[in-house]
Amino acid sequence: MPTAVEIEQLVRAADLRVTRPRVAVLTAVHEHPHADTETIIGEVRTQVGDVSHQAVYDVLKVLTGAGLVRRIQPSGSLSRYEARVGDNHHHVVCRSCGSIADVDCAHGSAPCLVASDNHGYAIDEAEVIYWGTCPACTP
Amino acid sequence: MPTAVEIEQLVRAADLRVTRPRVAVLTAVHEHPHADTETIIGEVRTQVGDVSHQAVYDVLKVLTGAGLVRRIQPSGSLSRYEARVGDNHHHVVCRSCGSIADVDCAHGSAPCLVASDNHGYAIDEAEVIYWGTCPACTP
DNA sequence: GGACAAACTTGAATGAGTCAAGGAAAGACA
DNA sequence: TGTCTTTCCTTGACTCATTCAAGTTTGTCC
Repeated sequence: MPTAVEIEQLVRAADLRVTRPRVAVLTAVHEHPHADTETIIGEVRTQVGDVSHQAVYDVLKVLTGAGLVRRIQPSGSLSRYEARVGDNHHHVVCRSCGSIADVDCAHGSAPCLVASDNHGYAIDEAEVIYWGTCPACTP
Repeated sequence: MPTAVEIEQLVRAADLRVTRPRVAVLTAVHEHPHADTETIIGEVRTQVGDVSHQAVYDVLKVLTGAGLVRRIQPSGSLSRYEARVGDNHHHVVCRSCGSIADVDCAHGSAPCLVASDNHGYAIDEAEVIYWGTCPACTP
């Protein structure tokens, strides 16, 4: 878990101005992987007081664009964010409660991009979502 | 492409009542793979006249539950539906225009379900979305 | 054909996410 | 440190895909 100073450096390294909402949002995403927007807003407000939801949406969009956070959105679920970026990992989602866990790529980094027939598409990312039932929801 | 009679048999075989909206929706999904809800509503109305959007939403939900259609929802996209079910295929999505194409599983059916560490989840499906740029959007 | 349960229509509501305009703060430079 | 410029945040209203609820119609079985 990065320290407050490290979070600040991450933001600065991405050529973004360092503001309290940005630091708070990035910290919240680090501390609550796979949290939805509402959870992040609540966490940010706990840390720095009143922050408009608009600001959080905007910050999340900026951080996503800068590659500091990653947005994931399984079908039927709200947008969720995680700070683990740059590696090649996927997710397993519980059909029952919606909980999400990280899964390292089963095939290493390269084969994941191999499609049998790409139809002329230039593929740059393979996103894998495993659907199943989490231990807590298994009878 | 199934005939009208075959569509009707599909619905009946799923223990569902055969109604005009259901036949029309299932036909539309067969004829327009990866269409969004609005497109399907338009197509259904072309075929059978006025049908409430509510009915289409309901029918799509029922057909999805019965396994006759599959709902796909790439991040940042509206819900889309396809009638190709039961096989193990994935999708490639254009980041630019949102177009979708089918991709057969590169690893056959079984390996797709293998995660390196399933965290105790009972995995029953692996959904893969390849992100890239379609030929029409490539400069 | 009649009865019952399942489907459909109508109309309104929900709520995540977005748009727009003005005020506030961060960073740069002297 | 003080000022300036640019970027960011706040406020408030709005969009629109999807869902909810109540009442009516239709399909299926006997």
